[in-house]
Amino acid sequence: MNTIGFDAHDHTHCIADTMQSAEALCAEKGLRFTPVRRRVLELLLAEHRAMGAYDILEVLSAEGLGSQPPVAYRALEFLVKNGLAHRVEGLNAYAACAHLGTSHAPAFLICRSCQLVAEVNGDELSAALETEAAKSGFRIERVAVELVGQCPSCVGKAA
Amino acid sequence: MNTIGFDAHDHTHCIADTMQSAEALCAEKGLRFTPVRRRVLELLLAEHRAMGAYDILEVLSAEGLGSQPPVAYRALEFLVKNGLAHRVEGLNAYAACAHLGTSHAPAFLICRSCQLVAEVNGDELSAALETEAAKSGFRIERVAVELVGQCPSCVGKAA
DNA sequence: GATACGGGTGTTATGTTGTATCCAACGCTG
DNA sequence: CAGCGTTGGATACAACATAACACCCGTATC
Repeated sequence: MNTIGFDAHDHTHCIADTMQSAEALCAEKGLRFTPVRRRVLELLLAEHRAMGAYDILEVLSAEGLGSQPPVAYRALEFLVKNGLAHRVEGLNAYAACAHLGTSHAPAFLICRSCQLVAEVNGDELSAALETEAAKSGFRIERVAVELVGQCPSCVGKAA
Repeated sequence: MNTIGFDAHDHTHCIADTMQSAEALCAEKGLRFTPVRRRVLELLLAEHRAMGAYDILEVLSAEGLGSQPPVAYRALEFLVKNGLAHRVEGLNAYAACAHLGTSHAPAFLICRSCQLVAEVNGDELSAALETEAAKSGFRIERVAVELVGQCPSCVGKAA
């Protein structure tokens, strides 16, 4: 497991780079990276945390990009389906993908204090699970690993 | 990982035994195993699948045990808090615990065809995650591992 | 250029899941 | 039996999600 996400980093680049990758990825797959979809991904990238559909909708609405729930949900569905974002089950919320393009089984470290969400590589983990599950005849299609706790910075601050 | 839950078994005993263990466990801890709580656990045990709070409420209501959401949620909260049941995040639903009494980090195999939920032991897995997370300074408090796919029986039936 | 098709979006309405709050009933303990 | 803590009942509401249908716009086709 390869933990990134809790370190300081150049966030402006982080957003710009990912947006560019997303752009390329959509072009390559013939997907339509429309304004709403683009904006939603930007929003998710801007925070390194999970946002609820209605948080996103609020921003979209303020920017005149749509005011009803389906607008947000459709954009999120598109992003998730195409690997640009993930749904965090435990929060009923969504986070931008941190490993664009690479096929991956993400695992999430979720800070309950600051809501920061770090995506770590869960490939090995998933492979192990896959092997085990296969023994019982279960066919895995989707893996969700979500760890709730406190991030390094919040461990320091609070008791 | 120790996979149980997809095998045929004597379901009547399975329910009775677990109820008895639950009874003992509550007595030991000085918890009040009230009619509503008892009935909800029975319901969860009767199915080896996850039930939504409102599914449960429907039954409770029909049986005169309460008709409003808080009734179901309070009982579920009690069961979850005391390790008698688990919440399945990916389904917004609840399942009876299959390893009563043992401290454990459960992992769930969820069949998307028949909604069967098998609880497997995820202790090793969680220990590994714990170790890894500790390296990055993240302090894990709760682990959710949920695998969606098809159970052996449904793999056979459907394409 | 007219026409049909398909994906994306706007909008209304509704469904599902989960909480806050306040008060009544119960059971224990002093 | 008075006081207190836990449980349960009821109302109201908040948060999350989808169904269904109309419309627009670009592309393909004739």
